[in-house]
Amino acid sequence: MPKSGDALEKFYIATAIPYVNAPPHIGHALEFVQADVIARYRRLLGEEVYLATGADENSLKNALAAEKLGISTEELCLRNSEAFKVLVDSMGISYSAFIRTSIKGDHWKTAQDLWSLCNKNGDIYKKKYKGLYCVGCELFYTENELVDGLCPEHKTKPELVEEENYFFRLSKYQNMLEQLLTSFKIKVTPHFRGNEALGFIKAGLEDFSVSRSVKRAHGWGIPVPGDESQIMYVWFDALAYYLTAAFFSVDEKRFRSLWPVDLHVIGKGITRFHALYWPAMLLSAGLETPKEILVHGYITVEGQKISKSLGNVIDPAALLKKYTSDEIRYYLIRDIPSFDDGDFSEKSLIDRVNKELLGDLGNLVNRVLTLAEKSGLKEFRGNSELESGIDIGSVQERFSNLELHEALERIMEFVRKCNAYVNSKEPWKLQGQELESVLYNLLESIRIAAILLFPFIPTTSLKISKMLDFEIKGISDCRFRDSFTGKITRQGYLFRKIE
RNA sequence: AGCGAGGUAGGGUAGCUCGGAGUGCCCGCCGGGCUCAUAACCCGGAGAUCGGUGGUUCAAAUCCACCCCUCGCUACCA
Repeated sequence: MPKSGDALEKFYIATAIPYVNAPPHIGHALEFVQADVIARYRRLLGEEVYLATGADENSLKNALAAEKLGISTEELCLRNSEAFKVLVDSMGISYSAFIRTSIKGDHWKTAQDLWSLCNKNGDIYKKKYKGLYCVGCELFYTENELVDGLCPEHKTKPELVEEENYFFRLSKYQNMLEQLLTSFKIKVTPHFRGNEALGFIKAGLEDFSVSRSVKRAHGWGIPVPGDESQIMYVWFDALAYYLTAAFFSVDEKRFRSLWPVDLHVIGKGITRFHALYWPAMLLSAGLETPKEILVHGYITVEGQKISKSLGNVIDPAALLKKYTSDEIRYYLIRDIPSFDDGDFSEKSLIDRVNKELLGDLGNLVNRVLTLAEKSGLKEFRGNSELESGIDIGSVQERFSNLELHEALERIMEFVRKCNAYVNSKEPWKLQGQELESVLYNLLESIRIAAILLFPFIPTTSLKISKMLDFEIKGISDCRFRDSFTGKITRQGYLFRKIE
């Protein structure tokens, strides 16, 4: 809730950073959009929002892929990360920082500083690690990952390999983590994801490996401070990115103004890392734990899981050639539940755009503009009978519960009510004060709808604000003013019908 | 197997905490209306044994018990 008068409240929100060994797919776009919608909403509340994202590049897979292609790993990462950066930019994501973890500099120093803090606290120690290692994958497998005792990729028998690595004392934080989660000091949304994490804790936490040999890592990754023979485990360094983006090692004052993370936006596959490993690492380093973690589901395509072998990977870059970023943003939030898996289909994307963006919103704006222009009026006053058509409090509640699809649904319900209002009032038959009052209601309603829709479809909202000559500043403007006086200028259609 | 979530019209959902006529929303389907609007918009209708069985109750989608089905999580996977 906005607190007028007080200093600006900060809101630090961050997406997970995607592995860049594959190009972006629609699931990445979903996460970016969700984070951006929340970020833009918090700005409307008057908060100082900091949105971090980036690319996770220190994976062994990158080193292996680069070797295959005969290029340097740096070159490969640059190339692949660029695709993510382009996606983030073209989806209109209002990020404050884009961190690439393979770039030697702030991030390396931050990851190493975090390591040193944990180490100083006695939570990092050396241990012999024995595991089933597949030479082909260059990965350790657990018993139950194997298929008939063989590597699922190569169908070969993995070797029993022993290696000395550093371990993080996760077990030490078992009780503290349980306490943080049950007391909602770390709130996991939706709730059942938090229960999963708690269930995991109850089964007993074991320390986890946080390094591997330079050889096994192919020399790729961030060196362990004080031990040149070891490279940090990718997760340790990837999680440290949240500190890097907040200037942890370079600007203490700024860091203190940003920390802790108010909201992590992540996929369901990495809940454990964010709800358990990461808070434990922060506790060890003496840093504040995140306040909330939003866990979204995965996107299926025509009911099928996304996978390369099925060839059903949806390339958001290709979508962006056919549809505007607002159209894709709208579809992703509208059709994919915030907390669960959702199905992608281009047909329903087209349906949503044609039916709702064009048919409901675009049509409303267009018909009201025409009526307002024809009226010749410059100022509009009247009763405020349409104002009750939307319950701002209810929309805000949905936002703060992170039920983005529900928030959007409420707003679009209002848009439909406005269309019904036009039909029932038949303003084309009215004149004088009656006509003015109807137009006043519609213009004010469109203005409010545009503000509320701004987090979802910012480009469209800005277009509307230009046509009706108002500014999008904050949620507090979402109530009827005494009169509507904006200069109305038509600037074409908001949406084109997709055939 | 253990823990968790869920099964509501052809599809997708809300309602369930704190029982009160199967109530709501979106898509699809059928019929009508309007002409301000991008064949857009509005209204009405058909369509559900609210997973099953049993129980509590004057009354159950909602509470209790049992069963069936689906899906997540269970150590390094957006």
